[in-house]
Amino acid sequence: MHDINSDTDTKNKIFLVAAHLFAEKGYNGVSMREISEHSGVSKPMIYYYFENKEGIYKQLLETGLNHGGEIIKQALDEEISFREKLKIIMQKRLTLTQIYPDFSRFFLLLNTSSTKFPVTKEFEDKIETHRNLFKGLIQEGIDSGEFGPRVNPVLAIDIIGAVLIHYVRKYLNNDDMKSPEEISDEVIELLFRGLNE
Amino acid sequence: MHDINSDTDTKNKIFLVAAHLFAEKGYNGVSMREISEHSGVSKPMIYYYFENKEGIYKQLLETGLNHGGEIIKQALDEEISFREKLKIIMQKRLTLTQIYPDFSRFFLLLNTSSTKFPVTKEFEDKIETHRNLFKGLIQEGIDSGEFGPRVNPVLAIDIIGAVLIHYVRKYLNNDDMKSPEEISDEVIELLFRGLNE
DNA sequence: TTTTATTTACTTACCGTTCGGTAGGTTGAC
DNA sequence: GTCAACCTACCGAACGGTAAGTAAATAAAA
Repeated sequence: MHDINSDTDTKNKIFLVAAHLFAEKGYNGVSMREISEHSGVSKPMIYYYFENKEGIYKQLLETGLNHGGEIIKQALDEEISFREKLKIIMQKRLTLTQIYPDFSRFFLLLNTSSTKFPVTKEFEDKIETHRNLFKGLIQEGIDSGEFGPRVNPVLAIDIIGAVLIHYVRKYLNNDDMKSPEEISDEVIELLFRGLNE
Repeated sequence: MHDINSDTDTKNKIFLVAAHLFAEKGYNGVSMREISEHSGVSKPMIYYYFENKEGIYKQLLETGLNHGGEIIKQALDEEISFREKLKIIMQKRLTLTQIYPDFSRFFLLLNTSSTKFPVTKEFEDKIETHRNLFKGLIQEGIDSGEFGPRVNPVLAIDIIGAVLIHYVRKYLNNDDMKSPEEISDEVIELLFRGLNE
């Protein structure tokens, strides 16, 4: 519902500061006072623009999920090989990580922790939709014959997903990284070629 | 410092409950009252056995790191091929995940979040030592020629590490998983063979 | 061997601080 | 005169942590 570039300045300030703090310290590590002080917005004003603490968290989730889904959809529509699509998705995801590190870290925390939080049913569904988009992509690789005949597609999904997330994390923690294009190219090629070649 | 099977019953109860709760909700999501109530130990008794909340967290860290280091060291000492060593490490790590899911989840949270916590200098060093053990292992793969000549060893470390952690997480969240032996074998073979074969 | 002192494992009841959240008023633009 | 956008000041509950005492086991002294 929330667009990073719309609404009032005040709401946006809150939104960005909250993303940063949640990303850094997790949901329970952040207080409303902190958000208030770091954004220069008084505490009651936060409750004026957002329902409550969970409400901010949910809007962050929604915004990020919408963004992320777009990336995969766009890549699926392009008329290039499966391998190139994987590269583009990885590259776009890493680029997004550079541009919006706070949002990216926020989502890393999510994917990762088993924390019982404001991740309600509606979001489970949305996340499931994402996963299915990704599965559909892998199916393309199988159908097109770009996967070798001995490749277990379930394992392939795991491995590609794991590597992608790993590099997102690495991008967030190191600043002396190669460009998203280079990394994506090297990694995907290595995965297809195998470690023994 | 703390051995899971020693010390008093009371201290151990606290220890195990804390591991479970920290694993589930993160450091800031857990209160001393919760630990007290879930373990059936009064709050002041927790402060009797541990310095404070951070103290419990640190002892959990130390215990887990010591355990984890042993696995890699043992594998390094065996006289088998590099590829087999990788399989054994992965398999042992997954088995450990099955036996101590709480500890495993606890460490997943650690590796994963960028949370600014009681991860003091001493632990940074210990974690660095771990990383170096792992790097030494990869170097074996390069020296023995088991890695192909076109493989960038830095990428190889990333990919193997990422896949390992991914499967630990998967083991924690699903209960209909193949055995650690099967998974490790399939995954390592696929990584060496590559996706296109 | 009995008595006394000390230590260990535990209790109840409380401390000041911070938490998420709100009541109720103010201000300026339309 | 209304309403959106803001404020100060406060609420009860939960937080991490502790003071002060007790009951039982253990060690030292008689």
